[in-house]
Order: sequence, then C-alpha cells, then structure tokens
Amino acid sequence: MENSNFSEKVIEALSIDTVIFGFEASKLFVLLVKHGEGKYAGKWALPGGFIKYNESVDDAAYRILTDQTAVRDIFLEELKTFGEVQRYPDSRVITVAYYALVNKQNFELNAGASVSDVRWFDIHEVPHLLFDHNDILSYGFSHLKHKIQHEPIGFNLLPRKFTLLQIKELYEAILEIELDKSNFRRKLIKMNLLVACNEKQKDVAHRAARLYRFDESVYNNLLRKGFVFEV
Amino acid sequence: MENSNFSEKVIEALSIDTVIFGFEASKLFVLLVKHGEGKYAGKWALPGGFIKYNESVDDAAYRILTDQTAVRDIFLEELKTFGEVQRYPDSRVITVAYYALVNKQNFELNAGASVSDVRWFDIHEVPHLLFDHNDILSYGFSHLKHKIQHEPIGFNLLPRKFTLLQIKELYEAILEIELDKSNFRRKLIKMNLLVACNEKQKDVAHRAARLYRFDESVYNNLLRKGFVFEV
DNA sequence: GCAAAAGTGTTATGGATACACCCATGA
DNA sequence: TCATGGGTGTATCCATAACACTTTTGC
Repeated sequence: MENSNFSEKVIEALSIDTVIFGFEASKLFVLLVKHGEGKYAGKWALPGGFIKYNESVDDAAYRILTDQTAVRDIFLEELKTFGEVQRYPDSRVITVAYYALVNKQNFELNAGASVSDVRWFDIHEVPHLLFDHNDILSYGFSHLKHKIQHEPIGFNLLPRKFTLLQIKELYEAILEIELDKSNFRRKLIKMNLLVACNEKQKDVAHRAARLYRFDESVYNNLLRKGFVFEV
Repeated sequence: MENSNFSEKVIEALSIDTVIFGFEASKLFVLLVKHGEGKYAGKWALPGGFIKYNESVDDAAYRILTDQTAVRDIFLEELKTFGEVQRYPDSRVITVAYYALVNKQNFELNAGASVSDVRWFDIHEVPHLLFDHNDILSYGFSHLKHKIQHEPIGFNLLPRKFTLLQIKELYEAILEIELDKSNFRRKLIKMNLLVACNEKQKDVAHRAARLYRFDESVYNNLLRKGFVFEV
C-alpha cells in the first residue's frame, strides 16, 4: 500500500482554489461549482481541492480545475495564499488561490469530481460561498482591476478576433467606469500591439467594424524595445 | 503529550521564507542568515521556517523573522508561493515567500534560533543560497522594481526624514537606471505627498537640503481623491 | 575660489481630454 | 430615413524630458 499509493496521497494542510473570470455581452462572470458530496453538499464555492505529493502546486491547480469543471488549457496564475487559522472550519487548511481569464464561449462546462453543478455567475450576483471564498473572489477582482491596466491580459477574455468596441466594453465592465470611444480607440491603435485582420464583423445592424487580434509575439517584440502597456 | 503540545506542532509540508530589503549609501541590501544546525549548517539562506498549527501564515512570518534575526515591527507582505515538487531536497515542502522593505540603520541584528550568523548582503553580491532561495530572491527583486513604481513603498527603506536626492538615489539603485535631478524633484513635489519638515541637513560639505517625510494619512487622503502614485 | 550638491527656469514635444462630426449598414 | 455603432478630426491642456542656470555651504 505504501509506495504504490504515494502518488495519490494529498497534503492535508494545503489546498488550492481557483478564480476563473469570463466575459460575455459586456458583463464579467466568475466560474463556481456546487459541492456534490460531504457535509458541504449543495453549497457553492470556488473550484478547489488538495495537492498530491508528486505534483507541483501549479500542476495541481490545473488538474483540479479540469477535473471539476472541464475547463482546460488556460493560463493560471497565482493570486495569493490565504492562511488564517480559522478560515477552514474542520481543520487547519491553508489555501493557495489562483486566477485566470478565459473566453467564456470556448468552454463546455461539465460538473466533474465530487461536484454536482458548474455555472458562470455574473460578478455582481455571486451567492454566499463556502469558507472565505467570497473574500478570495473579492481579492481576485481587485487584483484583476489593477492588473488589466498594466498588462495586456484582458484579451484572454475575448474571442480570438474582436473589435475595438469590445475591448472598450471589457475595460468598462471590469473597471466599472466609462471611457471615451475615440480616445480609447486611438490609444490602442497607437500602441501597435493589435494586429488588424483583413476581416469585418458580419450580420450586424450597423456599419461592420474591423476585427483585430492580440499577438503574443508582437507583444514580446514591443517589450524588448521597452514598451510598457498602460491603459 | 497530545493536546498540550498541539500549539507547538508545525505543518510539515509548508514553510515560510522572507526577503528583507534594506538600503544604505545608495545601495540595496538583502538580509540573509547562516544555518547553525543540521545538515545545512554553514550555508546561507533567506530567513525562514515552519508554521505552527495555531498561528496564521502571516503571524508565522513575523515570528520566524524576529526569532532568527531580531528584525521586528515591520510590514511584511506576501510575495508568492513556491511549490515545485523538488524544490526542497529532503521532503515535499511548499514555501510561502514574504518580503519587506526596512531602513537598515534601524535594526540591531542578532543571530537567533538555529542560526549562526545574520548579515546584510549587497544585492549584487549575494552568495549561492540553499534550495531555490536565489530564485525567490530574484523574484522578489523583480517584484520590488515593479511595485516601487506604482506604490509609495520606497520610503520604508529611508530614514524617517530624508532629502529628495536620497529618494532619487533609492530609485536609481532599485531600478538600475539614471534619473534627471530636477524633473524627479518636481514630480515628487507636485504630488503633494511629501510633508516638508522645517529642518535641513546638518554637517554636509555643501548646501544643506530640506528634509521631507512620508505621511501615511496624507497618502490616504490623496487616495480618497483618486490620486495614483506613479514614478 | 572651488567642489558638490541644492534648487530654479525654459522650451520642445507628445500624450490626454473633450467633443464635434461624418460614414456605413440593416430594419 | 432613422437608429446604431464605426470611425476621423481638432483644439486645449498638461506632463515629460533635456539641459542651462543660479544658490548655498564647507574646505
């Protein structure tokens, strides 16, 4: 029993929770799971679980998220570690929170391991969550507001090809402010960060907008020249 | 033995390491300890240790730092959690790294618990450290470079009263760039963040400069009005 | 008087802001 | 032809950067 099961043994005092943001129709969403087993069955929470001895903390975060929600192949980044003594009522558990930004439409959700439901919630309509998960989510939202202004991470929330107005609406939803259309356009265009696709919107009841995409290699080139993304 | 010792029991899979930055004579330093016991005796490392069951992770960071170095009453902030499987060779240990900025002259160092030496090292003359501590330090230095430009945390590295030139030299040391004297002066003055003391430098072989201090409440007032610190 | 740092002034440039306006398209 | 959003033009203002200059002090 010993060595053979070592790889499945988890570190009991340490868990992972993930804050996954999505965006659609000018609104920001967060991914939540409903516990399907144990004393917390029926309660909503952030996707999360325990770390195995033979996987890195980063790897555990991906595994847990995919197992519970079917969301996969995204970029997860550490948010913060939450270590208050009483944060988990049953025993001493410290949690490492991760966050990610995804394009909501790309994922087919599926309630997996010990989860009875998975759903996107409007960021302004989140129910009471288990443990300190509402605090973790708030922290993640603040972090996102800050980070989106200094790094071009917002594009992960959009389809691969998007219009300038979509980006503007994304920033307005996250920062909870209003932006000037023409000034915002110009600022983005002048960065030389976005690549114009030779394509326009289709089936819209107004003049079709040009589509752009974010290109990682263009960004890296700019970075090498000392470019600093600022909105 | 059981309940009575519960409070002293540590979480084995989780440790803490601290990156403490100091500043003096236009140079940036980091605080290191030499292990005094066990198989790593004689090796330099970041101050660090294990978390007890009845203390928060934040509290553990303060306790460990003070026990090992005598540095106390400072503001520690989480840096990042390092969770690679092989980062600690003897067993699986995930570490939560913290960092802080202090005024080097304010502290009398003292090698405490299981430590044979404590010393400030010039950031550019750091020896090979135990485990992944050089990586943690590098990460901390990058983080500091970034953060110091968006939040007024650099003042923690200076004496309570300081000159504008001292701040300039602090930024030059951390960012590893050169700044224009008069433009930097003007920028800081125009923020209305610094409080001018009615006092000047003494015993200097040149015109004595006016002394300023950073006032937390002034900063909070500015924040409420929408002020954003940017250097 | 000289060295060294304090502190002021000036000008060119370019980005930020506000807002008026025209364009293209489907209903 | 109207509503909707796409997209351009422009005048004002203000921050930045480069750099020349004057002031104060100890030696």
